[in-house]
Amino acid sequence: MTDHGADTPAPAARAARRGRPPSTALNRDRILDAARALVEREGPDALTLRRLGAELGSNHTAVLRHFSGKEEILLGLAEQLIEEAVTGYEPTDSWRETLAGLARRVRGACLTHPQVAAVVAGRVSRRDAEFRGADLVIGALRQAGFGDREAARYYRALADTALAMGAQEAAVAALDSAAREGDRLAWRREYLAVSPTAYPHLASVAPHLAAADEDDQFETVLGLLLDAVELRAPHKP
Amino acid sequence: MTDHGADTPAPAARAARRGRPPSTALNRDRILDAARALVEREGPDALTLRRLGAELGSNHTAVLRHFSGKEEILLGLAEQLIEEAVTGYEPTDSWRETLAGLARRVRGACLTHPQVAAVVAGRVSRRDAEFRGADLVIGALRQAGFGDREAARYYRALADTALAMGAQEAAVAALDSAAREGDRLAWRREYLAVSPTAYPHLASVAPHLAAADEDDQFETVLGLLLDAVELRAPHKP
DNA sequence: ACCTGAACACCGTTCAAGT
DNA sequence: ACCTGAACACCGTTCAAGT
Repeated sequence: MTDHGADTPAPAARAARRGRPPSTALNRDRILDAARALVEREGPDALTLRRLGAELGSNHTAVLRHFSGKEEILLGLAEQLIEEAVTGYEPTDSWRETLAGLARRVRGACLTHPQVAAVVAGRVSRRDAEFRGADLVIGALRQAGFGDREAARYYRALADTALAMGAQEAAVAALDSAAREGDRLAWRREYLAVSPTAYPHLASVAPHLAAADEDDQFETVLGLLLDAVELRAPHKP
Repeated sequence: MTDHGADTPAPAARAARRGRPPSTALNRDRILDAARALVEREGPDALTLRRLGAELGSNHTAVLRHFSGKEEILLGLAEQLIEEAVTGYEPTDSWRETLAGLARRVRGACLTHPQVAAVVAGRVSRRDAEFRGADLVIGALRQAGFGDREAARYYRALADTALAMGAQEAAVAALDSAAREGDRLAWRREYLAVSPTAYPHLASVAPHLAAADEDDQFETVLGLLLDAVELRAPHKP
């Protein structure tokens, strides 16, 4: 990202020296910001190289000078998302609170930028912010008294689950609200109409399923996982 | 799916009466079988209407007489997958065993048809097999002594987690083995090379992360969730 | 050194026309 | 009743040519 070698200044640096802002100079950050704006404004399907080029006022192939392809742009967006969840987060005295807080921040970032989360689902960036998040979680698990093997095991269990759930929830949140409401209505209708003779158990709890609330749903899974981890932890939370 | 009304026989029925197999007659099942074969043979990206048409020996738009669009075909594939996991599964005396067995079958179906699972990730079919699976899980939770509200809550926690994990694992398994191996190597290399001063906790457990095994990973999450459910259950498993 | 424009090989969906 | 073929409005990526 940084250019070294003082004898070959980047064009942006040259432009700045001439006093003109490099408004037309493309770079990875400008491209990622434009991609994020595009996805948030018009939804996941709007992220095409052609529309991204238009957003940037450039030819649609110019972007490929800075990213090897569309996949690499998506990885950049994934890293931005984790960055937002992790930046400035400080562990607390209670390892359980540290883990719960981080999980809620990951989910929060997914829900704040559902379009981005939906488009990025399942991609691991293997970059800075991801490492910081991993270090926080593993630190909390060691605080709970787990050895390295168990800390690694439970880190993956917690991280994979949180990301998988965040991505899934974001996919729903990314639908426009009319489509989401239509989907929810169809789901309720079909589950409430299920045959009580064919599916007796399902039919009798269906009203509770229909009343389900997503925050409650997330807290339930998080609570279950942390209860089980606590049950196995050498130290109190 | 079945045609009633004896005075308006379907073309397939007419062809059969004439003694010729309806080899050219399209219907939903033939289309879904072809779609599944195509995805398993050539991967998720190969599922396009044009290639599906070629697979069926028809025009690529003929499929749209039977499905309203590509999305509806994906829903059909999702239902087939759950069908395979659920068909013939019988609950046991131990509710915990019932839940664990079903979760393992869902995962097994995803891993047997990773290409299909990858393409279908996150879609709920709201059809027969899904209802049967829900009924089994909720039945087991009632056997554990939970009331309707808790049974509904924990059903969603378990089902969402199992499906999200199955989908994620399938997405990895769907890569061709060269790409998968390359990805795993890159992942190991970058996690093992992480700076011990910047990420002390991560660096010291990294060897265990690199040694992680996916079966173990799945069983860890399943075990955590079931331990926590058992902790809250009125009846012994 | 960086960007453009044309070209290539594809997509999903619509719709008038055929049989 | 069902299928075809052409057309429409798009894709991502490559590459020679420009500045």
